[in-house]
Amino acid sequence: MLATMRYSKFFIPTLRDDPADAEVISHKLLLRAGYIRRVTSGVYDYLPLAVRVLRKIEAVVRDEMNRAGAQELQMPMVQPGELWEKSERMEKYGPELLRFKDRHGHESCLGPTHEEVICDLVSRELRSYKQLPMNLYQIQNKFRDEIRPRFGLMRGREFIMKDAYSFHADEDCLAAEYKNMFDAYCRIFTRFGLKFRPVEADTGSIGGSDSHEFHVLADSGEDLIAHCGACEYAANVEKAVSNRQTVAVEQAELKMVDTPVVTSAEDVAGFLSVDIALLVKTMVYRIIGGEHDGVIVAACVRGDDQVQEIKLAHAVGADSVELATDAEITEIGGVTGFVGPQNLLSRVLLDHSLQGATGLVAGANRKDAHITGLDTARDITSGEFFDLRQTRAGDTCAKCGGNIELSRGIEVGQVFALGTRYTEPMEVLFQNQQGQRSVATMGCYGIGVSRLMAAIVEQCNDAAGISWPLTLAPFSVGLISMGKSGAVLEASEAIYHQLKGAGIDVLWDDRKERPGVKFKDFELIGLPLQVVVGDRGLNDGQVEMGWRKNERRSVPVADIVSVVLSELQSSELQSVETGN
RNA sequence: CGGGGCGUAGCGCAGCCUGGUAGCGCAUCUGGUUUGGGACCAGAGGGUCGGGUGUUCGAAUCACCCCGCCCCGACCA
Repeated sequence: MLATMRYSKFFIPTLRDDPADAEVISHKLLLRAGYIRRVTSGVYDYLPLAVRVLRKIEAVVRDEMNRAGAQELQMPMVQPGELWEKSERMEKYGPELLRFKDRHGHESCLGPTHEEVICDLVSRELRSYKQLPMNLYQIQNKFRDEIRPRFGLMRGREFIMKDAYSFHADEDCLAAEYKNMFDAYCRIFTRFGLKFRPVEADTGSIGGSDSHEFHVLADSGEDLIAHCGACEYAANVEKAVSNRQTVAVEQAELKMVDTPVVTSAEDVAGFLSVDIALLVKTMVYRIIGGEHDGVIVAACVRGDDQVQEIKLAHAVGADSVELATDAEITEIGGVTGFVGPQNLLSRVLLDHSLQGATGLVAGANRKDAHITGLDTARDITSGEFFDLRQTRAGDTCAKCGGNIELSRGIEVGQVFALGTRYTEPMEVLFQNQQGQRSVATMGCYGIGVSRLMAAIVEQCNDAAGISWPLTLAPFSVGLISMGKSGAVLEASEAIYHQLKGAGIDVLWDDRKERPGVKFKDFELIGLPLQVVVGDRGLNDGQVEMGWRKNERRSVPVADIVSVVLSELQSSELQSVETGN
């Protein structure tokens, strides 16, 4: 029974070399240290060490969710297609939704998220406003058939998620719960000792009105977040708004100039020796989804800006946008490489930064030609202005005028105020205080538990391996028997049982390995505290204790349990105080 | 979906160009010597060379097809 906490019997398949197919640190270390193994693209086995960490992460999440008043339930992973038809997401969710038919030919899918199922459940049981609000959550495997799974646990197809769903009688109540969940998330990530940041976010395919993402700051993050150096403003670049300084140029005559072969904004600016910010970059897109599905539109930003496609999609009421083909560009009167906003046969959307701008350079919609002296107010009569550009470092904050900086982040949580996006089609109705039928409002709140494990490794590692925060380490203490004399093994076993008896998670390395091997392995798998039992000290009744990669000190055998306990406790206290 | 790379023992790799007995390091097993920071000696086991078809007397090696994996991109007109 206890044999399982002996290293010699515990399943920890460590690797000396980094597996060749791992790129990011968390992926390499989780593989090397024996936490995960790949089953197929984006799908992993969680080995015993990983399960211990996941259980600890989940325990903190549960603790805070329960404390915030949510109740745990468990929904199925296999969901009936008809629920997705009802919410109108069967088509909308796209190929990420893995669909299949059961033996009776019923359309089914693997749950990528559970709005449909929870709404179906609640709609059957909800009758009165007196039952509201309620917040239900689960911790469960999700499946999303990602275009390109990568970076190990960071973007898997199957992953572990905590997802919570709240239902309310009115908007104010939803707003209060949104805040409640927001605060709970801050407490959760603080307890993990993470450098994180909540940011305003786009609502994406989930939909709804208001949303924040929680990002763990890490260079390997897939998301770009913009934040103000002076105030609290922070947002995903998919949504971030900011101001930019524009160059003032006098009004000029419209002129066509030859620009043979030069097409990119950089090249044109160089060729004509003008500031790249005076270029108008005109991108042609095809609308995907929504009322205007398939329609071609042009989007203009300044030459040194980029079109933020999610903003563009919102501006035209689309699900997404895709770059148009050359043929489609020709269709609207454009010439690939020389597209400009004038005389196009499509809608022309311009970024706010172009409003009232003069002296601009744009494509002439003729091969090898651009126009100069463009004045958006004067020359583009049918232009519509939107926020279309992607925020850049050095922009000024729209709220306070401070300096905007960009950072990379790993999205580990997101909260949404959904309103009635799902409750309306799914008919989540109740009788209100006035006796009338009313549609419930809804919020949903997710945490990527398995991604969180990887994100923590991204922040907590060094050349030797993983250095777990004490609260999440698979074992708090690594007990190393040094040398194989009977006395060492006996003393180790006794200490092992005493530590266990004191409620401490301890892994006893009873292997017949040389000391270096044991130290390296413990540093790789990331156990925070080491206790070393060796002949050298044992003769004087001493063992050693020290934090990972730090100096060890001698402790009398008789005191080791109490010293370890106080050491662990003071470390926990410290981490609460410093939030680290 | 497009581009690039890769697939040979559990892990990391060589061999392929120029066809001819499948190799190295680590790991594993046995024995011995070691034992305070990834030991040493001796021996051993482990391979459908991703799969299929073809060319050839003969294919890990050449050709074609398929599969899988990784990276980049999905973008600046």
